[in-house]
This record gives sequence, structure tokens and C-alpha cells, in this order.
Amino acid sequence: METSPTKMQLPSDKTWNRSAESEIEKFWDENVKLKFESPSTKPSFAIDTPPPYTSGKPWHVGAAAHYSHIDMIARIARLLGYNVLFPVGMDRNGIPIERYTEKKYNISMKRTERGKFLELAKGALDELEAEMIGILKSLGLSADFQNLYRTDSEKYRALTQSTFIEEWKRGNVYIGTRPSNYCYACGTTIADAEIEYEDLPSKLVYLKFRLSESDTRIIVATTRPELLSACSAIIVNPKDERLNSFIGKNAVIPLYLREVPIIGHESARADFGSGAVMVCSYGDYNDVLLFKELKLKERIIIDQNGRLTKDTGEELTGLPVGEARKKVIALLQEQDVVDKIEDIKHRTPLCERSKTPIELLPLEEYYLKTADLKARLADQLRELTFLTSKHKQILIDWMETALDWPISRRRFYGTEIPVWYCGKCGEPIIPEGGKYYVPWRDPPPAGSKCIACGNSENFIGDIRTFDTWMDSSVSALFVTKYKEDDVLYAKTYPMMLRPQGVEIVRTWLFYSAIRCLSLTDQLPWKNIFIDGHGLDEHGEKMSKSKGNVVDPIPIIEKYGADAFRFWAASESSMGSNYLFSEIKISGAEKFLTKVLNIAKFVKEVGYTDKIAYGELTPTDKWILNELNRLNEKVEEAYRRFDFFAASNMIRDFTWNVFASNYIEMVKNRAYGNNNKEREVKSARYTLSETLRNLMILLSPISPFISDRIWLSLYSKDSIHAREFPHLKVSDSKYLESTERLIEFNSMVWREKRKNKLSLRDKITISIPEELREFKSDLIAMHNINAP
RNA sequence: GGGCUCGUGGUCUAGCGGUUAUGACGUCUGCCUUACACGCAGGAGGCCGAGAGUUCGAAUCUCUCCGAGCCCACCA
Repeated sequence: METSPTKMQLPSDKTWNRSAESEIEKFWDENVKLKFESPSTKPSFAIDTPPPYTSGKPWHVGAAAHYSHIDMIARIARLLGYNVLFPVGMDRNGIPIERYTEKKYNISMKRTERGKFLELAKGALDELEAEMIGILKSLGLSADFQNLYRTDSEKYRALTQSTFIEEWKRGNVYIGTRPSNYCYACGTTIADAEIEYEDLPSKLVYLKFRLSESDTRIIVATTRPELLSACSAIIVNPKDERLNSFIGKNAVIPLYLREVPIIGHESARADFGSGAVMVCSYGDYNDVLLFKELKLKERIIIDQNGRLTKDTGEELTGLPVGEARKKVIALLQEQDVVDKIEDIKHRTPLCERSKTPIELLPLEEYYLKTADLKARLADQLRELTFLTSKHKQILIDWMETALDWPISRRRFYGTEIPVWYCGKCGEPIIPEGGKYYVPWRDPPPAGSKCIACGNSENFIGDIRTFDTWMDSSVSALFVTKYKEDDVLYAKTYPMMLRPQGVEIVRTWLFYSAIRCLSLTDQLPWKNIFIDGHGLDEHGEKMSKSKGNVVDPIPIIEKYGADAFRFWAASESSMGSNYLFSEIKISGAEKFLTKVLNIAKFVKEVGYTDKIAYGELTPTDKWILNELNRLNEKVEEAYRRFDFFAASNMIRDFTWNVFASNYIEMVKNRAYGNNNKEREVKSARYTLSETLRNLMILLSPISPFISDRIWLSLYSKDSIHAREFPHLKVSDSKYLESTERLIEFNSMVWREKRKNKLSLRDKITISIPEELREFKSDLIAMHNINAP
């Protein structure tokens, strides 16, 4: 045992708290460098840490718990003897930071000069980032902050661009014009995965269409009357006996007086609305399919600003969708073609970021082909282990439905698409990868030539950026230094672990898997840890709009990061959702205070040099065997990275076996109320040894307190350089005594209570034969009158 | 409509075929006991969602139903 503790002392406060942690945080900053060792004989363990998105307050306790979980895994891996690569990055591209900047400076992005806007956004990001790093550090994240990366750095963006260029060369990228999900609020195309649906109140308008052949009317129900002028057909279900006689006839669109065919189609449901549907470009995804299938002519009547075009007639031109809807209803009512209007709840596609309805608009965008990659991913899926196996299905389900990925965005703060277009013929010019290109600002590399017409001047740079998932989907390549440091790459790729939240399986997990698979012919990781959601105390999702987001900062200030972490570990099984509960966090703090008090006791009675196992008293041998059993169980849990099981086992042993029974049994002996020097030393040694061992077990979960105790009692070096303890004791006969001992102690306590005796009063009671080995400790503990 | 989870004392949670169901928080009672009153000890509180089946035996396996949550796909 190292007996020269540092100047670190146990805190004098009565409870474990934040200020006791701050000193440790400082100590780590100055003395502990948890870096990936190179060279190293240990096996590598590389973690694809999710780069947190810097979008401003409030921060989310769920995110704090998530990073705590990831840190526990990193620390467990170190404890198990791995050489851990634990990077930390900041995801800084994309729409949220643009919105934040617009709000902060009260400006409009698209009306601000681009260079100026980017500068403001960068400044805003730097402030947010500093705050976030502060939070991560105060949580005790043992990541490599010295090499913090940013997805908007030149180096990172150069990687995003060069991986795009590689995909282009492989023929996996194409430019396509197809109806895309367009968000007017964000002014850009978004991917299917970025849409969420919500049931919103809407009006179902029943319109009377006259047939061209006769005066008969057909009633058409629509939630999108403003799209009337884009109507290209009406469909009815052929099995719908009320309406199938209309099939083959033509109807006249009110207001516009244009004829459209009435067509039979299965997708029209007889039991909704009137049974007749107008097919418009584009009301919903079904319209897109119908236009394709029925080869209808599309009319695009909404422009990129979300306003109706002049094709819709004088009175509607220039109106935004919502107003146009009201106006057109009024116009139709004037003409007496509105049969009735129903209030309904309509499942509306919304942009996940701006929460505004999206429209389907044909736009020219870049797409990454996913069909082949999905097939390859499906092939290799069995090589990928999900620590929480139930989550694998989410990925599989999504793979079945995912379409080609639209990767271009009409935004400013993102990685620029590294493409110029020939000023003469429009052919795309793609540069060589490896550098960071800014086409909206700079000309293409010197010597660029159009491969189609040979033109070598007047190139036009693309003004678009990539979807931010294009950046974050290569995080595994960035941190393992793909095409930059072959030695590190060979050691760390594929990475051991991708930890992430369940809500981004469809995006980050899926996109990363297919992109890295495409570029490296390997899956980027061996294991996936999908973490659950942090819900509020009523089990509801926390969201800024509901206002129920709990900020972790005051929680950490109040209870300490270790209490927060212990709670995060012990609250629910790996990957399950958990409810935020301040009262439980305070319960975790009580446990840590208990641990602190055990340490104060151990320090007070003093500790001695190592004593051979054979020299120890039976009680001491007993607790060491129990401790050994705990070590085995915790090691087994830690090998599955199951901090939930481990934390609960550690708490149970520490409190209910070690403190309540063992310490009470040996307290007198440890204080020296015994004239046998050997037995006194035996107790002191065992107390110290058990606590020492427990601190190592606890260190991945609550690193502050375990290191504070470690440094105060045992060593001048941090606990985090330790390996997993192996006691190598195997007197398993002592394990049989545990239950009997606890039962006997309980029985004595009950007797004393029944007889209104205080715990230190004498009592006459006989000690069972099976416990005779522990007799002297039991007599001292309960003050038993030896019969 | 399809799929995936999940229903265990007031709350949360473990157990997932075998003696009186785990632990935490809360609650009640007593107690300043040479670490800790943010403590110690003791107690109350559960037909393990409902029903049926498999089995010598079910919280645990199967089916049906009820309820909750999440995801996906159509609703004009």
C-alpha cells in the first residue's frame, strides 16, 4: 500500500457535494492525461463519441446523462486494460446555429452578406461551445479535450468534401430533379428522416365539380384547396359503387374551368371524405406517386418562398400557402361550389427543426444512392453487435424504407458542395479531394477545365451546402485519421463502439454506416450502444416548446456530478428510457455521502501494511470473500459495459453488507478495544483494503469521489490509472455465512428493540453454532453477555 | 393499418421456470449507537395488468384481451 497520500484531504463537509469535486477537477486538469497511448501493447478501444450540437440553452439532462454513460464506458474500458481513444468533437454545422445567429443579432440569413453571416455564426458558436465544454468537463468526461475537433474546421470540411468527391467518382452521387421535401422556413430541401408528423387541426373542404359531359356534380374533399389550380386528375376507388360510374368521364375544376379526367385508383378510399380525391402537384407523397404512375403533367404553383405563382390567378398570386387557402375558400364559396367544410385533425408533415409544414417541390438536388449500400449493410449487419439488442430492429426497419439521400441544402452555415459549373455548357467541375473548397467565394483550382466542352473560364460555384449528416457521418473516419495517419487508422478502425441516442438511428447511425462502408469496405464499428431517452418526471418527452426541459447545470451544482452520474447509471437498465427525478438524484447523493463517511471512518482508525490472508480473522476473511464475489459479478457486468447492474450491486454491497454488518462487527476491534494487536491490525487492514477495492469498482461511475478518497487515503496518483482488482481469495465456505450473519444481527436488533434496549445495552442471547467463528466480534458488536 | 417495446407495493426498479418476489425513494415507529440524524434499527404496504393454456410447478413460457409508450406507412 502506498502510504504517502498527497496534500489531498477528505472534504470536511458533512455531505458529498460540488465543491469537493471542483478540487478534483483541478487536479485532473493538472495531473491526469487520459490520452490514447501510441505505441501501446494494450488492445485498442476507440469510441465514436457523438459530437454534441451547439444550439444553445437550455441544455438537456438527458444529454448530460448520455455523455455520463459514454464516459462510464470509456472508464470501464480503461479499467479492463484497454488503450482507449475517447475523442470529443463539436458539431457546428447546420440550421439550428443559423437560426440562433439570426435570433441573436436580429437579422435574416438570406438577406445578410454570406461572409458576414458566417463570421457572426462562428462567433456565436464559439461562445456556445465554451459553455458546452464547461458542462462536459464538470460532468467528469474523460475525453481528449486537447484534441477537440470541430465539424466546421477546414480539416473536417475537407474530409467531408473529399469523401463526397470519392463517392462522385464511384458514381454513387447524382443530380436529380424530383419532388423534394421543402421547408420554407428553412429555405431548403430536407430528407425524409428529418420530417416529423403531427395531427393538426385542419379543414376538410367538400367541393362540387361539374362534369363536362352533363350537369351532374361530383363532390371532391380536400384539405388543400389552394392547390386547385394544380389539379391534374380526380381519382375514385373502382370498388366504390357510389362513384365508379364516373370513371372515364371528365370534371371541370371550379374557378379555373379546366377539364381533368376522373380515374379509377385503389388509393382512393371510399370511407374517407367524399370518396373522390383530387390529385395535385403536390399535396402529399401519394400525389407524387400518382403523377408518376398516371403520367400526369405537373403544375408547380408554389415558389421557393412558399407563395403561389401567377398561374393560380390574380387574386391568389403572391399569397403564402396559409392565406391562399383562406382566400380560395372564400372565392369558392362566392361561386357556390363549396358543399360543406368539416373540421378534422390532419396528419401534417412538419420540418423537424422549424416545426412548420413542409411542401413537396420539384427541385434539383444532389442525391447519394443508397440501394447498393443498403444491401451491403444488410449483409454485414450480423457483424454489428448492439449492446442493447432490441434496438437493432430500428435500423433494420428503416433500411427497408429509406430512399436515396438528398444531400444538398440551400443554406449558408455548412460544408460547401465542392462543385463548379461550366459557364458555357453547365457541366459540373469536380476538383481533386484533400483540400477545403469554397465555391461560392473562390474560383475552381487553377487549370480547371470543363470535361464536356473544354472551356476553361467563367465557372460558376455552387452556392449550396451539404446536409450536416454528410459531415457527421464520417466522424469515425475523422477521429481515426483515415488517409492521414495509417498507423493510428490501422489500430483504431473499425472502432470498438458507437454510442448514440435512439432518436438518431435513422440519421446518424444509418448514414454513417453506409458512407463508411462505401468508402472503406468495412463497417466503421464493432459495437453499438443505443441509449434511452431522458423523460420528465411524468414520463413525457422534454421539449423546448413544452417548456419541460430540465437544465442539468443547476442539478450538478446542487448535488454534484457524481450524484448525477450515479443516478444516471443506476436509474434504469441500459438503453431504457428513464424519468428524471430530483429526489432520486438526492438519493444518489446520500449514497455518496455514506461512502465518504466510510472513508472518514477508515482514515480515523488508521490503516496498516499488508497482512497475509491466512493471518486474518474469520470476520475479515468473510468480508473479503464477499468482496471477491462482488468483484467477479461487477467485472462480468463491466465486460458487458452494464453500468446499471454494476452500480446497483456496488451500492447494495457497500451499504447493506459492508457498512451495516461488517463495519458494525469490527468497529470495536478497529478502534483498538481489544488487546490482541494482530486482530486490531487485521480489522484495519481489511477495512482499508475493502474500501480501496470498492473505490476502484466505483471509479467509472462516480469518478470524483472515488479519486478524492483514493488520493486522500491511498496514493498520490489518480485512481484512473488502476486496473480491475483481483483479490484471488476463494474460501467460498465464508459466503455461506453471509445470510446467517445478516439474519443474526437483525434478530439481535429486533430483540433489543422489543425489549426497549438501546443498541449498546447488554443483552443475553446465544450465538448459533454455525457462527461460532465470528463469536468474539458478535459479542463486541451487540454487547452480548456471553452465556 | 404494420412493427417494436413495456405493464412487478404510493413512485421507480431488479428478477425472466423452482423454497416466504430484489433494491431504491417515499411513508410509519423507535433511537444522538466513539464514520455518517443526508444516519441507525424496526414495521406497514404486492392476488407480479386481466383471462386462458403449457408444466409436478409461472411474475418468468404460449395465446387472447386491456392499457401505456415509441417508430414506420397511407388519410385526399
